[in-house]
Amino acid sequence: MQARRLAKRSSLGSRRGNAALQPPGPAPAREGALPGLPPPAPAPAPAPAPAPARESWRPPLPPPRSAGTGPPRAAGAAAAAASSPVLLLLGEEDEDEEGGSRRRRGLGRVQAKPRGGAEEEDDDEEEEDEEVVVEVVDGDDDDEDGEERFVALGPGRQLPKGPGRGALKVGSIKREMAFTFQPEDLKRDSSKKLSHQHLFPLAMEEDVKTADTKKVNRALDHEKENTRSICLLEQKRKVVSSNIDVPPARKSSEELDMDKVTAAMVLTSLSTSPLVRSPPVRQNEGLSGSWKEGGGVPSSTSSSGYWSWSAPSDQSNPSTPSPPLSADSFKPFRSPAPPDDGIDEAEASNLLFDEPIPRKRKNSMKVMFKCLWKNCGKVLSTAVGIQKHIRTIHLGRVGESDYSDGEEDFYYTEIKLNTDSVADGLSSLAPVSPSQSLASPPTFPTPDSSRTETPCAKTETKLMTPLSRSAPTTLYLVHTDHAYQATPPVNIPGSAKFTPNGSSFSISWQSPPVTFTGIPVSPTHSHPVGTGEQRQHAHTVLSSPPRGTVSLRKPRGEGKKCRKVYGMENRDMWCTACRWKKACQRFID
DNA sequence: GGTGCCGGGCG
DNA sequence: CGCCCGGCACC
Repeated sequence: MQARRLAKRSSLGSRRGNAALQPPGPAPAREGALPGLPPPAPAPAPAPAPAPARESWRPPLPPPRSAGTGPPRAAGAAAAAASSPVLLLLGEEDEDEEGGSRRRRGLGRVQAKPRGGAEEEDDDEEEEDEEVVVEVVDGDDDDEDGEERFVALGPGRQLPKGPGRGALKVGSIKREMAFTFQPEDLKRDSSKKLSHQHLFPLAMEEDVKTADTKKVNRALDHEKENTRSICLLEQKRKVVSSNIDVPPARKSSEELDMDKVTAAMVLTSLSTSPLVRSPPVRQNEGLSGSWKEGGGVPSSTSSSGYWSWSAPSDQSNPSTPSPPLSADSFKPFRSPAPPDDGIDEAEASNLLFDEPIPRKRKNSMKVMFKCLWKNCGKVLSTAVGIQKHIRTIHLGRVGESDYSDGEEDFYYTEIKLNTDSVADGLSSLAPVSPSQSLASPPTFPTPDSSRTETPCAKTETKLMTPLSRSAPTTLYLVHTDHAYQATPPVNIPGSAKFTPNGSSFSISWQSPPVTFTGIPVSPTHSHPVGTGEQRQHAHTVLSSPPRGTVSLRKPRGEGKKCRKVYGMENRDMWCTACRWKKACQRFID
């Protein structure tokens, strides 16, 4: 008991001190940070939120970095984060907790031991993920370069970063990225193994993984998938046709998938060299027939993501991939402009080729995952990352990197940011991206509804300086009066449970709303979920009166409760409310 | 008896 | 305000 309590306290404890503003986070490290001393030892435990980054929060606003001389490490990180808007969001989180500590670890690891190839552990993946983000955003090259140059620094990776990045501007960076990026990767990868995969950075890997996990889900929800993919396609099309700039590094799972595909294609093209382009076109043409027929489609759609890898082979071998999955996915895409399609597609592919990998798509949306844990506002770019974060830091599951029962899903939500807008936001908070502004009215009528959620998140992100980020999600999501714990309404407990890697879920339906205001949303139902809660709410209200004027007592949830789910042994894993014998906040009924 | 949660107490 | 628990209502 006591031990537990103590532990708990220690983990939560910082609260007391910081409670007031408390951005977030896994307290322990923070506490250490506050006094100016990093915690003596990160401790074997899960806890460690890398203090350094955290510090960045303390100062209300780190000056937008002066490229100048290298700031002290921590400051460096902070500065870096602050420097570019995008960075702020991404970098922050990345660097903040996981990014910071983990990354370092990761690096160390890398150096120390040769890495396994494509098959990496979650850990690695995450690291990579995060790295990816950073890289993409700010032109990690500097980073890495710095790393390499300053080998001695090791953990201090940040150092070089700060200044270097600062100098760069987002726009330019991205472009540069294209160039620098590759070599870098190669460098890095060379140590491990050289492969295309690595050419398409981490994102790919990650994606693949996620994809894998998703696969399972997908199998179950083809239909959803299809619709989704359609949306995607449309989106994609939009982008392509309008010649808009690159989408953000992190997108919805769907988009990611797209990227995957693209990446695959790119790979092929790369390996094949210059002629590359022709094949895809042909393929399209040749396949078009089959598509029209509605038969198997070598789609680069989200669903295809898994077998996307087979795509290359397809190109060389006309044989069509047969997966029944997203057969129609492409249809919508093509139907609008049949004749142009071939070209269109080809172009698209070309565009995609360049964009996705080298410089992640910068344009529009970036999908972030926000930790909803009470005081933790952490935002990560990857579902995996966030999950891991939650798992390790909040749920206290260490080492079981792979083991996820889906619980993490409850603790994070997905938010979409418009990279550009974010950037704008920093420089001048005012302007919001045109399309988005419509979608996101300042009023949050229904805090919980999934649909609203995304826009809200977005708006918030935009409006609020990254510094305030801790709040946003929590603001409306947690919303519950006492909010013993931040409980993301996002996921349906039930469904989430079933999803090994729940990430994909929330994403899928959230994203659509953002992008297309008009479209109802992807098939993956937001309804049961988002509305569900509200309805229930109403429900309860309605039902309660008849029930009895007696007590306002909650109807007593039927759903699983932490106790049931985790059992007494794992009381630590209970939601706080449960621990306190309050109404369970995790499995709301 | 087990469980979910309210009300209230302690620091 | 965070944390905890007595105790009640429900199952």
